[in-house]
Amino acid sequence: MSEPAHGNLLRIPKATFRAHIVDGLRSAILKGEIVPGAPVTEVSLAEQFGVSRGPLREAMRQLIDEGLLVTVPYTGTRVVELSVEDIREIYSMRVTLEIFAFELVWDRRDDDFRHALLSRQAQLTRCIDSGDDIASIDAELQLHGFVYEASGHKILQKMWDSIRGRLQLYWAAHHRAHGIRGPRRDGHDSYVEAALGQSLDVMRAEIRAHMARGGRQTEDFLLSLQDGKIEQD
Amino acid sequence: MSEPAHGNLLRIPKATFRAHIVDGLRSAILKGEIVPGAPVTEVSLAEQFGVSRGPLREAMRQLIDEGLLVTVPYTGTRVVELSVEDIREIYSMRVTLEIFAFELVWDRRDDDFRHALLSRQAQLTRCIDSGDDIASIDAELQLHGFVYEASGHKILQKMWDSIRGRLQLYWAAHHRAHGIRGPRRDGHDSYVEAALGQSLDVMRAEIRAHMARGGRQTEDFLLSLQDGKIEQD
DNA sequence: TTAAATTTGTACGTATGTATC
DNA sequence: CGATACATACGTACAAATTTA
Repeated sequence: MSEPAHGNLLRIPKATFRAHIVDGLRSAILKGEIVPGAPVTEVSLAEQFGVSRGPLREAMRQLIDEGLLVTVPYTGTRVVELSVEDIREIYSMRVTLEIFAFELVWDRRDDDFRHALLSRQAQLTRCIDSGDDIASIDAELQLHGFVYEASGHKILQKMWDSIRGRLQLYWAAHHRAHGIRGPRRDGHDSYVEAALGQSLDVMRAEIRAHMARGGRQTEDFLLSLQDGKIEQD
Repeated sequence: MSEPAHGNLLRIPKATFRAHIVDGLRSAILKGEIVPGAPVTEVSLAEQFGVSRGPLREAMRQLIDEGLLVTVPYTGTRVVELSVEDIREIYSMRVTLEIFAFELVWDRRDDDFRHALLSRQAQLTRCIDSGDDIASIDAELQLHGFVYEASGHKILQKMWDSIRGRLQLYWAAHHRAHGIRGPRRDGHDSYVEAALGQSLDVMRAEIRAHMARGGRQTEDFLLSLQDGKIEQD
């Protein structure tokens, strides 16, 4: 009777159920198990996750805040649609935030910093070489995310967190559509080289170039998606 | 007893209860009716607002996300404490965000933009001259917030929203402690003048100077606050 | 206008983690 | 170390409000 959940999450409610649901739901969206634009209702999700509506609603609120879900009061909630406008905002925002992060960290770069950055670069290279695109996406987010951690600026870090999910959504969708997504090795080699170099201005230019390339790449994917979607549900 | 809401919020079921609670609770915090560091419990707030715990929990989540409340799982929730570290982060973040906003808007400044900016400056001046400090704070937030609106950058605007609440909290606390808080007229005159001027570099410098002054002022207030509280936990 | 689908809100109970005595 | 108090966290059932067809 007090067996509410029909146990598809057998193991370990991590800290709270809500946190667990947030991770699971976000993962489902990023994996494309729930496609962009698809409606998600409270009750169906509740029984799917085997939890009651209370914590589920709070989890949905968090994903709405992250921009992965969009909701209209009293009507319904859907997975966010992909849009070029959104991706342009994300990449332009990344330029601003990441330059600021490097400005904060620039004079405090020590051996730990260098080691951590190189370690993440190596991890990214490994993933790319092994052809694991999903892992490559995660490794790339780890690499770029590290600067925000290193900055020690909590608000800045939170802002990175707030766009990270959607960025991952676009990359994952790109990967599913065109197979190889391809964060190229050389692109990140020059990025890390500049990050460990002597000139902050060079790093600023590198970030702008890096983002311009990535943004264009993602935009082209979106446009190709709209073209090829003549007959699509 | 089965009277669900005992009607102390007779009017205005605005959109949802949650939105209403968020506004009311945030207002109570900003007004100092609940002082920084004070514990807030779900049940007390629920009966205080005349709502059940469901929507109240969701409202609290939002304020936690805005940084006005801090919570520890299973133990409790409190109004956020004021800290110099936090105010430094807020002001350094404002420099970055507001410069970015002006870069976006710079070449699109038209008569509407100029008029709107001057209108908000006039409103701020009126509030300062009339000695209404609360209204002055709001007017100053309106003035600075306009650039974010004008930028049309939804993510940027959301980031401004995410720090706006705490900024208001510090200003409101400053005002309550020292009476006059004083956004000075001339400070904003030079700000608006640069914003309507021809040089983006001048505007960047103006923003940095403006924020340095405001940040120092707020920091000093916090330090004076800690001095006066020698024996405290 | 009605009806259906969905969210939104209420009420009360139980479970769980944390802190304190 | 154990017991207890407290607040959050979660479950369940039912009622109300809103939008859309």
